[in-house]
Amino acid sequence: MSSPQPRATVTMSDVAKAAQVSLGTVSNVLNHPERVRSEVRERVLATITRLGYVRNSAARTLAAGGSNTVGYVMVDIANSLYTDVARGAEDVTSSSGMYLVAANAGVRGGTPRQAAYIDHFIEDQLQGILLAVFDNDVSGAERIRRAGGRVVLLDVATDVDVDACTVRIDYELSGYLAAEHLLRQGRRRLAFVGGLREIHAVARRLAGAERAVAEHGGASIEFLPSGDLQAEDGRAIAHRIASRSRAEAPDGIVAAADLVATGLMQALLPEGFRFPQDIALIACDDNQSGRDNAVPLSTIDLPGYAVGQAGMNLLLDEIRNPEHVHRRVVLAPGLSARESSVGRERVGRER
Amino acid sequence: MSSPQPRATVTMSDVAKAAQVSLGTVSNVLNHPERVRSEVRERVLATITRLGYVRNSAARTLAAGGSNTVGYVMVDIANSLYTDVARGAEDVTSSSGMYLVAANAGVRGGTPRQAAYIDHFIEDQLQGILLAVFDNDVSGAERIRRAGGRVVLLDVATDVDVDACTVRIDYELSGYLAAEHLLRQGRRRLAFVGGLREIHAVARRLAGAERAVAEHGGASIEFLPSGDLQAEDGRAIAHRIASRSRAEAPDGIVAAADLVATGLMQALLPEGFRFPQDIALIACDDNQSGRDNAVPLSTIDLPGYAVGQAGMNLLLDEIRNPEHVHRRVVLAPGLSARESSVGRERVGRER
DNA sequence: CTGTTAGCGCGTTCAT
DNA sequence: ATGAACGCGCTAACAG
Repeated sequence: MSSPQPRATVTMSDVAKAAQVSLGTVSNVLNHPERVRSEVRERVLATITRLGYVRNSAARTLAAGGSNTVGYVMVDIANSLYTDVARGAEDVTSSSGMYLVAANAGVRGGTPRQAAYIDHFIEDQLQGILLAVFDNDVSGAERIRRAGGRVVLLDVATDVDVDACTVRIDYELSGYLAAEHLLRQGRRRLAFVGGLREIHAVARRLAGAERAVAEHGGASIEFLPSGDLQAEDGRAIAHRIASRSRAEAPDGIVAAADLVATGLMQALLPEGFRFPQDIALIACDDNQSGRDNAVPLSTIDLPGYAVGQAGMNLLLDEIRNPEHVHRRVVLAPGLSARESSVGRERVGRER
Repeated sequence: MSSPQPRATVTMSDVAKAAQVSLGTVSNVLNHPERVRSEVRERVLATITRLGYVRNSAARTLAAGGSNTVGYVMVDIANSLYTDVARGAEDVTSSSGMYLVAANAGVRGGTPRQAAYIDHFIEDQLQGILLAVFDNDVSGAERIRRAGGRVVLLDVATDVDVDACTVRIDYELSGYLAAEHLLRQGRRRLAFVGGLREIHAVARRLAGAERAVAEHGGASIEFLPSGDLQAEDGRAIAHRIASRSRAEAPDGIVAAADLVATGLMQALLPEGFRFPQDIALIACDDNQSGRDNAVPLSTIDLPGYAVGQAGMNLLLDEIRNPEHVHRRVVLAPGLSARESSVGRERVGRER
């Protein structure tokens, strides 16, 4: 903190002088209190508050050769998945006596800002970095490792190859749970709506949904892709569905994302489709944007908090355990059944 | 970053040696490129990448006497208001060439964790700190200033007295806009539901609602308080409302928070109340939890992004402008009308 | 248990 | 334009 009013910064040796002890003793009071006689300790502590001394963590980090802080770089703080991760990570971090600082690259900032923050954290001598980046971009993780740092990759694709721990969400299971839920409601003509096969998470969800259908005789599923996963994509596909005969319309829909589901509902309700009577609808992830839905939306919930916890535990192990070996953790999503798929009477949470 | 495999860290003098120049020249290449002949500059840069040199920001901060980073401490990353603030602040920060790091104290962490992060940031020699804390707790801001640091207080009460810039949200206007919106829909028996007068934001909202009613002849408003602002509080009050005769039930409700509104709806719909036909409902802030509503909820939106921008601009001015004087900025909320207050046909955004 | 000292890695004077 | 030397504030050895 540079002083607004050029007030001379109080250093440890100022404290030492004022407390009539040596520099090393002050350092000991701060870092190894048990090594100092309590009488002296009290005197030093009193002097510290009297003078308003504050540690300089730059000097501290430099001399000690490392900080007691870990970092978390996220692509989008507006996405609740990543804030859930932050809470999970923070709770683990603080209960282990360290500090967690976060940086938000932001979807609009794109890869450059992401890379800038990664570099910034690398230069900060952090103990380790939690990285939640775009699908398969491991370049940041590689830079961290090249610089000799520790990193745990969060929410990556199944097939990434990195020299680091990873925590993934089982998106295939997302799709499976969603479709299986619809099948259990007696739906047979399913549709998977939204996204492109090229998008890893979408492809996995679709695969999961198809697996559920395959396990279930007499049911079918079609893929209705869209370029993006916004509400307007949902509306566009809704119009295609509405133009069919009722007998050809799906009676169960797995939306690739909740905004897509919102769009579907917005455009299908005015066409006379009822949820869930005509179509049971469930969205494959829950990014807090479903608030405008006329009918509460069933969703597959992402285990963000658990991802944060697991990631930080992995990182702490790498920091503290000399025998640490990298691990890949996979976490399961859960089903939150709401009215859009089961009607008002049977709402609840399953697994 | 301490090295997992004890790989000797590459320092500037390593680079200097390898590039056949002196330490000072390498420093100049990094900090004042124009002072160095381009030929030499290229050679140094090449050596840097070849050796995988990364700056040590601890040493840098120590020698330079300050970092190029600002901090943001928030009470609750799960509250969208604070992530909106983060985005606004981040966009201003990065477009001015600095870095923003955030720390989440967390509601569960409480004041101690908040204080810990503030101290941590103080010790980090940051250029300044953005603080979004509990209502009136200025102790953190005071500690920062005592340590000679810069701070901007966000989302504070009207009457706080601090030696710092502040950015506030006009909660009184929130209540006013909400009530005025209901009155415009022809509602006359209003109720303000949820919270305690002791809570600053609630008191202001209630005052605003009362002002709107006072300006409007023939209308009345009653205050139905609750201990907290959760959905269950809304449900509890709903039962009190349902036990009245229909003629005595309000025809317009301002909920102090959107969870309260959700609770109201949950308990009132089964009693046969329709929204907005019987009761027009609007919530006074929008913390992303309204997703479970059967009817899309009208809300007063908090200008979080603008708060972040304004706050960071204030902080940057304090950092760069020697003639900086503290200012108090007040930002206005906006009305998002949805079906819970106006029915399906006239939904839109006003001001 | 206490005091002394040598760096940690880098930015910034100065001379050249 | 370039290089040598000093010090930022602190930690961790070590000596006493």
